[in-house]
Amino acid sequence: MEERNLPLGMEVGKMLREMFRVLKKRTCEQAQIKLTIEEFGLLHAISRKEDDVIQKDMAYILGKDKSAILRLIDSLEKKDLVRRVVDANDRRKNYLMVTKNGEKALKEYVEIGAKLMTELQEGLTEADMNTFYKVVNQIRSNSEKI
Amino acid sequence: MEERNLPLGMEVGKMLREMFRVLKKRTCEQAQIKLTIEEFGLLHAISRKEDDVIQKDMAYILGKDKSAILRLIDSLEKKDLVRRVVDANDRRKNYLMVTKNGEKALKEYVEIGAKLMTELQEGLTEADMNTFYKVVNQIRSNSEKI
DNA sequence: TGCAATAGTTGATATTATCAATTATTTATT
DNA sequence: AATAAATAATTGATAATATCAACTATTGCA
Repeated sequence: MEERNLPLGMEVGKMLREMFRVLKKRTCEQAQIKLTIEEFGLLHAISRKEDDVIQKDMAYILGKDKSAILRLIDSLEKKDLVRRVVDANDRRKNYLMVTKNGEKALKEYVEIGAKLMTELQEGLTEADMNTFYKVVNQIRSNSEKI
Repeated sequence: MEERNLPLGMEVGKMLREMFRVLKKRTCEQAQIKLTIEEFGLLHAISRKEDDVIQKDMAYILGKDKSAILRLIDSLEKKDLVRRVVDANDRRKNYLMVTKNGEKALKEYVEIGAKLMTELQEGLTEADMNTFYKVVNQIRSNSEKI
């Protein structure tokens, strides 16, 4: 299996493309609001955070450049799915709030996504998935140390 | 672990970004020829195929649009790393050949990549990696059926 | 001979990423 | 109090990739 080295990125890339292709297809058909995969990911991440969220933190959490996050937030704000709220005590900080529309859109996407993932994981056990995430986290973690 | 659904794409996406970030850094420092991740992936895939390779096949193998593959081939050809050779018996088909320069560039990138992957997989067993690939292939395969 | 299928190409558009530089604000230091 | 350093966000410019439909050239088949 040594020949598997490095093409790991290609194999994983292909898996993601196929998976996202189906997700896009379904969300296009079934969801009312159009979101790109990256917008959906950010909206989801914002929504999941219990404590206050600022842009810089989202950039770190998603492993993206802060200017890339800024543009995604711009896009979500334009669609009225999030709102930037300036911290009363520190005007450098914008808190990110998911609007009612945002919650609605997210609900649709999360439902479609959950259903799809159930289908895509057919034939895989919970132990398999646990090992999968372990590998993903290990590789990511090791990367961040370099 | 149910809350892990769907953000799989985000987790995996982040892993890939971190991994590729390091790979780019190192190839920038150490390799003589500049290749993007996608160019490297395509060059590698062309090189690995034992039988004759045409563009359409590469598109399928990498799960990319044929026009995207075409532009990547254009780019590699411009860098003199591959050559298109028209089939003598069927002028619709271009065979893709890796040039001497291409082999050279590939050798550098594969070495850097292999070394990196060894580091990134530290703490993971072969069984872990086997399960990881099993999951990747299963999800991709299930996606392709939809 | 004409049509269908195949392989590749093109133009247009959309999306995302990256980088450095900049602005505004707060905190720390002198 | 004034200045410097640090922090959060923004901006402009550029590069890369993806997607889609329509198109061209060629081959195979009825």
